[in-house]
Formats: sequence, C-alpha cells, structure tokens
Amino acid sequence: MSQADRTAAKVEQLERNCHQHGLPMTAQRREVLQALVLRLDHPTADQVLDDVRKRLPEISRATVFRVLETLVRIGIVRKVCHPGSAARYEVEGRRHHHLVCTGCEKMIDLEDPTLDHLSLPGVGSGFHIQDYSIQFVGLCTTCARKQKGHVRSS
Amino acid sequence: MSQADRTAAKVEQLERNCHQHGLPMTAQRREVLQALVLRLDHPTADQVLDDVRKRLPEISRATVFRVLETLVRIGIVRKVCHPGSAARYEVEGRRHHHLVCTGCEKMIDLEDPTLDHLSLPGVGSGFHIQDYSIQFVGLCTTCARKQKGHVRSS
DNA sequence: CTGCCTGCAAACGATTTGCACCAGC
DNA sequence: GCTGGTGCAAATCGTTTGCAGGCAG
Repeated sequence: MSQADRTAAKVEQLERNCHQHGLPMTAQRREVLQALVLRLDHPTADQVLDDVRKRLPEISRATVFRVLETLVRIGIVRKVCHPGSAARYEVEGRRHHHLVCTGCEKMIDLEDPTLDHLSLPGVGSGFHIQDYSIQFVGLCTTCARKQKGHVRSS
Repeated sequence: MSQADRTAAKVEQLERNCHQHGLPMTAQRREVLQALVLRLDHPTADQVLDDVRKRLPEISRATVFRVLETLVRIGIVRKVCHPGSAARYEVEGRRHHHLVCTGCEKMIDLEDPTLDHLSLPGVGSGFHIQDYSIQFVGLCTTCARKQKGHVRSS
C-alpha cells in the first residue's frame, strides 16, 4: 500500500469514527491526522503543529492539542509515553514495540512478530488486558559511540 | 525480608552510591528514598513530597524534584513513564512489568517470571538493548465495571 | 575550607480552559 | 438554529533554575 493510500485509508477511518461518535468532521481533524500519518516517528504536539501549519497556517496550538486528544479518544491515534517532557503521538496500526534510547531520548519503532503473541499473564486481580507493548531501553548507535570512555558527564 | 530490612538495605545502597559518585549524603536524600521504598505504588513527585513532609516538614518541592533526579542518575530509582501528566518514580528492584488502566490511569506492578526472558530481537540497527519492560494496557476491575453500558461519557 | 545541597521564589514549557465566534448537520 | 469546533489569550500544572545561605566531607 502506498503512502497516499495509507493516508486516504486513515482519513476514511477518521470519518467513520467521527460519525460513530457523533462528532463532526473538520478540516483541522483531517489535517492533523494526515500530518501524523505522514510522519514515521513519534512527533510531539508542537511538531504536529508545525507540519499542519504548512497547509493550514491559521490553526491554533490549542486546537492541535484538542484534536490530538480527540483522535486518541476515538481510537485512531495513540499517545505514547516517553521519558522526555512532551507527549508523543502515533497513528494506531499494527502492533509494534519501542526502542528508547536513554542517551538522546529518541524512540524507534520495532515490529517483531515473535513478540506479538506473548502469553498474557493470568492476572488474578481481574485486570482486563486489552493490549500490550514492550519498551526496550538502551543506547542507539550514535549514543553508544559517544559513551565509550565517558563515565557520566553531568 | 521485612519492610524495615528492605528500607535499611536501600538506604545503605544509597550511601554507597553517593560515595561512589562523590556526592554527600543528606537527610533529604535519605528521607526521599525511604518514602519511596515504603510505597507500593508509583508516586508522583508531589506524592513523595507529601510523604516526606511528615518527617521533614520544611523540605522544599524543588528539592524533592532534584533529589529524585539524583537518585535516578545514580541508579537507585527509576522514573517510569506514564500516559498521565506527572512523572512517576519507583525504586529499582527485580524486573517487573506494568498494568496501566486506561480508565483511572492507575499503574499496577506485575512480576511474572515467564516474561522475564524474552528473546531480545536481533535488531539490525545496532541498537544496544540494556533492559526492557512490558506495558499492559486495559481496565482495572473498578473501571471495567464502570464502563459497562456506557459508550463514552466526556 | 570548599563544593555540593537546600529553600525560596521566579521562570519555564507543556497542556488546559473560558470565551466569543463560526461551521457542520 | 443548535451543537460542537475553533482561535485567542489567560490560567494551570509539572518541572527547572538563579540565588543566598548551610552543611557534609
């Protein structure tokens, strides 16, 4: 599937989900989602804002926050937690995991079928597990090189 | 091991690590760590502050943030990322995973030996994996009950 | 002594909210 | 026309920082 197709499919899904939830479809929602689909990484709200402004220059920061939250609520977008300060967002898609670099805080997607069917723990507590995702923490190539020899700078 | 023993052991480790890093040992550091050991959940900095103030009433908020960051740096405490707003902290210990409730944002620890030895993916990218932890997302018993029948309130 | 640590208050960055107006249905 | 969405600016929340003492080593 091409990038354009993926985008179109997502926008369509957005329209469906908005409808299901009785929410109007707006240009802002479409553009925010589109910007997110086009990115391969996990942008912060501000990065999304920058992208969207290229096509919708008058959009407000607050709206981007509101729209992102809405997209998360209706299940099209996932808010991923990140050790860094600002929250990151990504479109919901295939199950995948994250490599997080403790050096530069970069986050890389990892798809690995062997990790996709963990036997879910039979939690006695009655917790209802809907999904899971693994966070691998470590050092990316660049940071690993940098740390050679150093103990700790700060 | 009793709770008191665990606390003592951790404080001792703190003294050792401070020494190793050339950092002075202070009452604030001891109390912050102690407060964290005594909690079974993943408190925010403010929750830690409340606990510590019971024994050290004049401690400042800024100090709690600074001390927590120090404890993370010297490897006694872990900052866990959480979809919610404020960062959470926990003492480093055995490997465990987290159940995160999407309803109330509660986070529950889960120790499960069957999940402790995942075959780490042979990442081609040269990423250096040091550790991992799994996030299970779902609904806790309370929130699961609440959602029965509702579609979505807000 | 000297350097790191602390308390306080102010600064900061990310996110949320109140309000007046506009657009989708 | 009513409901919910948007832009703007102000408020809020979590966290960090600058500075003047204080205390550990």
